[in-house]
Amino acid sequence: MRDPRLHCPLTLAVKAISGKWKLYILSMLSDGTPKRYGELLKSTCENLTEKMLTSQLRELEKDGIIARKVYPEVPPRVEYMLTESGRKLCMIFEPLYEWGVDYMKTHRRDQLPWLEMGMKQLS
Amino acid sequence: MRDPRLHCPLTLAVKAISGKWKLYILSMLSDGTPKRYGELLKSTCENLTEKMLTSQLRELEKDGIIARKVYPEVPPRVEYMLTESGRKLCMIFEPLYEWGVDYMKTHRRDQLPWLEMGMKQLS
DNA sequence: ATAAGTAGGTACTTTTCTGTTCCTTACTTA
DNA sequence: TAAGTAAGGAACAGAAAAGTACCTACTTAT
Repeated sequence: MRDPRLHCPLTLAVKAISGKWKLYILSMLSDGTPKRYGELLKSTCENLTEKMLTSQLRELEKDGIIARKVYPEVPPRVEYMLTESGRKLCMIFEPLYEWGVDYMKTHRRDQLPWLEMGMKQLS
Repeated sequence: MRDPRLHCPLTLAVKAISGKWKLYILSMLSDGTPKRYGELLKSTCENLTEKMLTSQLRELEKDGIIARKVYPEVPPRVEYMLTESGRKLCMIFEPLYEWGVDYMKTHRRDQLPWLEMGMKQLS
């Protein structure tokens, strides 16, 4: 309520991408082509549940990072895509990703970067 | 355990700075001069408790973002400073901060950026 | 003798975040 | 007639993060 960090742009940026599935979602959308709900749900090998996908999408939408487009069809069709803010945010993933690669090299904990496919299309 | 995101450099980077007081700590240390425990504890207007400061410092240290230097004196003196990885990570705060400023302007929710003092010294 | 400063630790509770399971609507196809 | 599909919603359970309150050791100052 009286937390000044709510007014901090840096905190805002970090909070916008903090959420277990947000980086996954953003990496999926970062190639520019809109994605459907079911598409996002199925294209991960992990157990992303419907509830979690929905809640993460809602938060990203509320924060103005992604946009939701509903086609008045049956069966329903909904597409998600990055907003202008979202695109700008994804740009910063590149240096963060590079930091992570460097970090993993120097701390050599394990290999095999993931999310690489989506992220590579940022450059 | 079998979560591939543990191998994702981007996820690693975001997790490293996710923690309620980590950005505050890093912003304090980002000017390059080591800071003492009590100094970190007292220089925020908010209620950062001893327990939280300790746990956040421990995590940052475990992750190799900050280093801890104990002086064998009485009364005890402990200094915290950024590691090489930490300094590199803090560089990326600049574009993130800029994104936040831009975001706040376009979404005009409120003003008054915070943490500005520490962050400005990054550039 | 007592209190204060320094850098914490421990136990417990509360809050927030994630995950599980089942339900809905409206149309289409077998 | 029944099942399938797309995109969810709601209720509840469990895990993780954060907060509260109190405790430690050591030494110097009062």
